[in-house]
Amino acid sequence: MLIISQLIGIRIRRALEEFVSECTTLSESSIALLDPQLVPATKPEFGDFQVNCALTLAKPLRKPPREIALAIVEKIKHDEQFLELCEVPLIAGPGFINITVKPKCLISELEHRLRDKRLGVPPIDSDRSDKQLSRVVVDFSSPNIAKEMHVGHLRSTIIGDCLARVLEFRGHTVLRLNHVGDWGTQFGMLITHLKQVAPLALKKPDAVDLGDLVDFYREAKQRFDTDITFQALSREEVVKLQSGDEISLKAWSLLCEQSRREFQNIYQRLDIRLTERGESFYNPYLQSVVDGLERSGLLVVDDGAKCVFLEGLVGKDGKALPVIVQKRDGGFNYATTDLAAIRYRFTAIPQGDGACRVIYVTDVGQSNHFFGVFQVAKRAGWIPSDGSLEHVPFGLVQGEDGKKLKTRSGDTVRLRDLLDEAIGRAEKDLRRRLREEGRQEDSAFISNVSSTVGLASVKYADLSQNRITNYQFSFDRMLSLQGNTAPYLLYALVRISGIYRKGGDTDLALSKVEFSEPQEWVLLRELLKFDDVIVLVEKELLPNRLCNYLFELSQVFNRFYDQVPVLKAEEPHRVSRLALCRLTADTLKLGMTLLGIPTLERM
RNA sequence: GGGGCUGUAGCUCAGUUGGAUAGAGCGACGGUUUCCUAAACCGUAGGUCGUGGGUUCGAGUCCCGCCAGCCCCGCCA
Repeated sequence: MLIISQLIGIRIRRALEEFVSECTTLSESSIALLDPQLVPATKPEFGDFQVNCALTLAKPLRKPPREIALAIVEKIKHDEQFLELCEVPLIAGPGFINITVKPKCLISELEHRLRDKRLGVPPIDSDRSDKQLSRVVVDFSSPNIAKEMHVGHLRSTIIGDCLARVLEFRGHTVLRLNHVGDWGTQFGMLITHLKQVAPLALKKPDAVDLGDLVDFYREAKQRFDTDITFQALSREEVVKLQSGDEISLKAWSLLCEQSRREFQNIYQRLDIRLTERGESFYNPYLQSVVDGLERSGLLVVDDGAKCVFLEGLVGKDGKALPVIVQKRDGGFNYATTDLAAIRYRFTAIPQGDGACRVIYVTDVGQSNHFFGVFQVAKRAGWIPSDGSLEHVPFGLVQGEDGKKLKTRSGDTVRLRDLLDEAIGRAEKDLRRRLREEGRQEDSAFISNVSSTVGLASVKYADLSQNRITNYQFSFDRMLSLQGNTAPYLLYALVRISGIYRKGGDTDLALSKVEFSEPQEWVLLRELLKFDDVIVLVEKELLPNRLCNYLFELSQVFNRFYDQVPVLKAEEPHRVSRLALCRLTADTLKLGMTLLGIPTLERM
């Protein structure tokens, strides 16, 4: 009810302005008094909206809050435009003004949404001030080349995709960037090690498989940490690579190609689209980052390393903490790359991405890093005045023991294994149900439902939690058929599909819409909240708000379904209820699509 | 030592610029099916919102102290 609430807000504000100007002369300070504080009602019995300003105004106006509320209501109840939309407001408690939207307004909203593919969510183009924000970079997933994707990439991938979908739906041009780790010290290590133990892997595509590569990586890392000679060789190798040595580059590109195919496999299963643009992309821009910082006078050479000292962050010794942009050995590091990336992304097309909002979806452990890098970028003047740079952090994935999720043998969990297990468990559940209910389904049905339910459960479990807190991973909970889970939501949709299969009309004679049951009104009001929720998610970048809404909606629908017959109802109730069913289905489907979750007709 | 995040029911978690009696789900206990998929619905029990102060008409929410857990802290990303 975005539009309705905006209109109500305007009318209330008008009444408020009139009232305040009668009490006092409008000064600078009293402008601040003019916010009606219109918010959705906290409880259904309070109506649709509530106005809280009477309580805040009591002190500055030196009047009791109820008196203020009464005066506002007196004015608003003669406002014809307001009365078109709402009943005469009621005053409750210490001075709340409760507002109820008229039934005919709600019904006309319903009719409008049934014809509107966007279900009432405005595209940004309709609001000119948003236009400049239309290019958005979402940096997410970002696995490392020569490693397999593991559970650590799960949240970034799923949350990032969801945020990108919401932003795209709102009409932004979104660049979904996969900032893969395809550069830096780790390649020096790996290539040096491979040269010694498996030189073929660097010359011939797929000479070793990715699993072996991961083992080699682990070995290389261990040698790097313990063997000084190896460390030196690795550093040399990085320098060779960064200076464009042909043999090193060839080896590097073979490794990248091999990992890339593996990543793509996972992204396809999850239905996630990403543009790969690894760290190496910014290689040509690294030197100019250092030069730029030098010119702006921010650069300090400390112990041989070129760095920028941060404001507001102090280390152990009481000295400011540095961001190192060029190491003692002349090499660049991740801070340099991130700075180059920020600069490139904000630079106008065609020299850069022309973005106005850049979003990083990474774990909360990188907060310090981004704090530093963002500050340096700001002080260097690389962020346009209307540009927004946001770190969207998320917590750790933990096992049910509350510790970082590991396999039984203590290894990190591979993403493909995790997805396979979710699907496997979903299939077991489904087969048990089919047996218990004596249903017969072919193998295509079983495999489609299992894989949809399994993947949906993994995604939904992650998205439905406030991303900032650590997330306790549990197959049992996410696949559970009850509660705030993907199967529960999918089931609500399946019930609606059932109604249509059993003879629900799809072309609705909307002129006859009429409601008689409280459950119908509750459902309609819930449906009309959708546009608010999407706009909120876009602003706050919290997908769990959308999940909570879809869960609420499913609960409300299930109550309705349970207590109110649809197909057997007399007209005009039948067509009215079918209209509610269709809008519920449309809303759930669109909501799930924005979460990156496909839906089912039957399950 | 410094910084970040977290602390809400037995468990997992919600809680929109501070608003009315703090909410779900799971688990527990009890009930509902000649009817559109019961993978559902209804009910009961369960709370000093870590803790102590402060701000104010009003604090789970804002400020300060303390306690506990996790993470980060110069050349890895």
